[in-house]
Amino acid sequence: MLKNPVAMLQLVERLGNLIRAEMRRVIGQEGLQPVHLEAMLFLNQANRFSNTPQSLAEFLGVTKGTVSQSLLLLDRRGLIERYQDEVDRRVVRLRLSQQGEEMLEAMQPASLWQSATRNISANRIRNGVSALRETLYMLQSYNGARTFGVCNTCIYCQRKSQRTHHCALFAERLSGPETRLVCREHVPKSAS
Amino acid sequence: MLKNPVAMLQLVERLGNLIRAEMRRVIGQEGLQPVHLEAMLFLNQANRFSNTPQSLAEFLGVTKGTVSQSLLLLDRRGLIERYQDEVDRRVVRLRLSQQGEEMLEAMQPASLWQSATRNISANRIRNGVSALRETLYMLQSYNGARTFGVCNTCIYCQRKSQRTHHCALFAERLSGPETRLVCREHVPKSAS
DNA sequence: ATCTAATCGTATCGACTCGATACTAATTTT
DNA sequence: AAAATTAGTATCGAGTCGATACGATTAGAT
Repeated sequence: MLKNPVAMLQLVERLGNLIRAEMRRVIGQEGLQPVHLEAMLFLNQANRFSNTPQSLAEFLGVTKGTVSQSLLLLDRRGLIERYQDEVDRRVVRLRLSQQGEEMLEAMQPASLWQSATRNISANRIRNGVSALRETLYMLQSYNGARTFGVCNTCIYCQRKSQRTHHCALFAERLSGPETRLVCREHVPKSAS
Repeated sequence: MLKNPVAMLQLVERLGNLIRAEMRRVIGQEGLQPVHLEAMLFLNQANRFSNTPQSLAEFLGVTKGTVSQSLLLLDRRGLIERYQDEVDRRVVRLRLSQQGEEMLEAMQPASLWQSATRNISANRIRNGVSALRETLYMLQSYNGARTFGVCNTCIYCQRKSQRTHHCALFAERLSGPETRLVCREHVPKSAS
């Protein structure tokens, strides 16, 4: 019985296309492309170890040269800010500008999706999420691609006390809010 | 609790990006783009009411002008064939060429996905598929977009006898294999 | 300590997507 | 018969994207 996995693939493909078309519709009015919205959504969630062009390129699955062009455009529009890293002066750090944050806030890119899923039972969705998540992790590990998971679901994230956490990989303290951001070095707890 | 739907959206987005990146990797060696593979996959499944440029444009969520360009390229490479409709001479019919079919066969674009889902329980996948399908139908109806479902899941598809079916919309006979193809006029039985 | 290798980012080129607009040809409506 | 609609194509400009080449900075090796 390998019919259902193929059905799932086709559904994800089709949904991905629709989301992309919807993105194009929403963000096209600003003269941007879907990839720009995806970049901004990433920067809105990336932690301080992951807010670089290289990291964004890996997330989007494109080359660093390509991402460099997209960042140039976002910079010209004043939607992001670029600044040099203090210790390693090769790396450029990225963040959304005030204007970029406001645009993202005003756009509500998930609103259509929220409506579409309103009448589906919570249990059905939970099951779907778990199947999708498992597939994603497997796909990524086959690929050698990064997980880009939330910090507090990572094997390196250690709780020190009520409020303080510690990253065993970077050997640095983490604040509570920081542990809810996305990290490029993330390794899921369930996987090896 | 509207956290899970957002999680599902992000998973679908990310999986969609990975599939797209994988497509680019696989088909880039032929000098093609992801959209070309998607077009070929569609043509491989579209029934005789749905194998036109207009229909493909609606499926892909792009304009007919855009799709016209992609078809030009696929034609130049000898991967598809275009021929005029007999009765309405404005419409162009599309089909994969021999060479196009062989390429699609050789490429096995779903193989990585098959591996990734191998160890997920059938039940989990079935639940995921149903949640995704429901979301897809809702999204499409909000959009006014077409469903592009398989013929035999459509309200217009009537079983006449053991082997013959009938489409109540086009008022034509359907062969058994035809009822397993994708149709642009599809209306899911469950929806209104 | 210096010399080499690896890494991070940018710039440029060519093929292609994509929406917008304008156009032709065939069909439907009036 | 004329007007409106529909299917498809052509062209233009902005942008993606991979490939390649390049400069700057850091890490590694001897």
